[in-house]
Amino acid sequence: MRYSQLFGKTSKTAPKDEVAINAQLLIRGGFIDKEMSGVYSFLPLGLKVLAKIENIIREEMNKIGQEVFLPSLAPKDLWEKTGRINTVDVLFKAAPANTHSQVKNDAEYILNSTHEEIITPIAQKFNISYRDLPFAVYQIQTKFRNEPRSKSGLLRCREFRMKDLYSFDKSEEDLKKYYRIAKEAYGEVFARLGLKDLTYFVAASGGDFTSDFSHEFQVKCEAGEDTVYYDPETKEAFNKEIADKLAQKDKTYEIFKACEVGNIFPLYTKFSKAFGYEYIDEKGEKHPIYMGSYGIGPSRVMGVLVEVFHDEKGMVWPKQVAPFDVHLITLGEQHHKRAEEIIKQLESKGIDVLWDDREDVSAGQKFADCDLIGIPVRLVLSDKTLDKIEFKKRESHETKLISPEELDI
RNA sequence: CGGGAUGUGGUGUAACGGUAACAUACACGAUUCGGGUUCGUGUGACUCUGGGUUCAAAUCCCAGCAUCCCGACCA
Repeated sequence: MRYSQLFGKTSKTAPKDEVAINAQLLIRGGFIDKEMSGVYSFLPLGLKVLAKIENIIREEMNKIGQEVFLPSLAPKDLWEKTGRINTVDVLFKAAPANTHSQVKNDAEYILNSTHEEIITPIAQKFNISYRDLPFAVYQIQTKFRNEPRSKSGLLRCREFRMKDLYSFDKSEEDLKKYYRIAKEAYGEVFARLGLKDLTYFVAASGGDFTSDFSHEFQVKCEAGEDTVYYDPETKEAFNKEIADKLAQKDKTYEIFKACEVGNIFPLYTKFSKAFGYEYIDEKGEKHPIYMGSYGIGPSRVMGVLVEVFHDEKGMVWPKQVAPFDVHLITLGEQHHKRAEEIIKQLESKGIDVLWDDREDVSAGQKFADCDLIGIPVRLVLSDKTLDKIEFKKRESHETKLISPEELDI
């Protein structure tokens, strides 16, 4: 990709209303654009990162479930059936404006903030035999929640990306078994996202769903809204609510700010009961289905990655999620021919290159933009490098001259 | 939803109640070519909206809207 043709440009300044590091750098780098409070557009660079994050999640989720794609818009009667139309106060309700057509004008819809109301009735249509159980399905989708106070760039949005997985089991015991499987899969996701050392498995209460336990995956991060209580001895972590409940005075916790990137919780029979969803066992008897719900927020993860991996010059992407593998800079048009050869060589090996081919831009600006965008490897072709290539990693200050044959990303 | 702050070209900032200025970005022309080069020319704002005070409002007052911050909230 030629930088000169990339949609979206870097900027020296961030909009004054963006305080969060992730929003400032992502906007300055041309990754995202703000539409309104808690709502952002993803430009090509940002979309590439988001897609990589989502693909890592998808690959791990495919090992423990099947992908589906559910609608954003829901009929309100499903939400009335569970009663959540009245209890979930962040719900967006949508009314059509077809004043000129024959469409009924008093219809009201829900913009799904989560999809239990959708998936449960679908499962009920097909999987009512014990022979269908257990199973799990997931989707990656845009969610809508009218947060009373969206903030911190991508960390707390009103419209955001979410991977949500739903499990269906015959018994509480089976549900707990799957819960552990999901936990392991989540650990793998965050490890692959480069967050292994920063992610904590945190015990939390069940929120609206249950008075029993649930767990959050929290990334240690100053910009986070949550507080984690970590016991270095037992390696157990708790959120504030649970820690208060435990109130073990002789314990000394490590206390730090964190951002929730995922959570898993058992739903038990809350939703299956609301919809009358039961399965028939081998004796012909009916039993309630045990469900679980498991979420990861890919767009929030993107914000967290910036919060955690940046320096004073810009973003420093882990290579698994970087928008490109290599940022190639040419200083002078006389190097364009070589650049094209090198790109061809790299692309034949599946390496994705962003080439800053601009001719009317100073070297300093190209380097500054390169640091801001944060691609893991920088290559420079200039009069100084002669027939060699200058190689530098984003996180390092060292440069070295290598020959094209030595180029191995 | 309580408290606080702020709304001026795309972006960032100025302007005592009296001609809306500068930087950046953008366009054109030179210049330069390893850390946001230098110079010239040009485009670009009904100063968030609606009222009010005043001879005169970006500026003062009221209301609304929007945005950010703190708190409450947060599947």
